[in-house]
Amino acid sequence: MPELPEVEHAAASLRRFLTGDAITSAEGDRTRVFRGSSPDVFARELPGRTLERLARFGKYLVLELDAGVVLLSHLGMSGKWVRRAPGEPAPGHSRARLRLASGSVLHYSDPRLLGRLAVLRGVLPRDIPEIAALGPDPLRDGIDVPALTQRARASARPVKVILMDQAVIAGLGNIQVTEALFRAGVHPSRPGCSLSRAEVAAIAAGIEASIAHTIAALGAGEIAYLSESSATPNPFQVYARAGEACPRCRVALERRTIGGRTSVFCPRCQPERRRARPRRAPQR
DNA sequence: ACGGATGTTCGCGC
DNA sequence: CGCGCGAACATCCG
Repeated sequence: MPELPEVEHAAASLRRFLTGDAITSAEGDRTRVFRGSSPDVFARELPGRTLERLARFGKYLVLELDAGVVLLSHLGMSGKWVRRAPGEPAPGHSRARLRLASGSVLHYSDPRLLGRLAVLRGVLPRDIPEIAALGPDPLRDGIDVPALTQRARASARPVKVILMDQAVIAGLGNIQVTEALFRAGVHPSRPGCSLSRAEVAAIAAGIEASIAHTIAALGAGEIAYLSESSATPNPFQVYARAGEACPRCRVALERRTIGGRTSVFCPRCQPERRRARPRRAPQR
């Protein structure tokens, strides 16, 4: 459960679960999920605390509790927060648990252990180094197109890689970038420095549209689209659809590894080379 | 059975 | 210093 839309969804759920329900006890298993603080600190600092504020920064969740205690949570690729009613069995791969006054239990479940939990003390979210390193968040801050244009055009890296860089824009991952570039009609391999202002504007619009679409899909019922059983169809236009027909022009979607991640694109709607400007017939 | 998967970080080489 | 690449993390799913 990783990119901005899913983390936003998780933030809303956690906020609902924890508002007005104090933590009575906490336990964390000894796994690599705890980085920056130990399971012991988790178990010692959280009991008795209540949630004051919960904010999402890119893919990070920052839970500000009373008494100056802050819980930093990153879901990695497979992490999720799950609430269990009193007596219900734990989900698989529960790595940490918060027992609440109501009797329900919040589990942090993470099969692959790629997520992270850390307990911090007396810091403002913006002063946490991991948060301070993030670029603007498209949902809260919007996208500053002139700033993105300047940044993109100063780099020769593939636009896919630029957009996945959390210091450029916070919260985008492989899915959102793949979808946004398809919507914008821009090939993921295009060097940032080759992009026109209009293309960057189209990419910004594509990002916003893709995020909105994904949030709507999540709200409309499903958090599960990949691997969580085929019960829920893939809600994306091109992600994980290599070989299928482009939803716009019906040509076969292609796949390529860019920046170490699988990209899917339409070779016709997202041309790799900008179409040469028509030239006058050569003089003779 | 093999290959790939929503993320991040680290080491190595150029 | 910047950048690219591959590996690593641990498990699940088709």
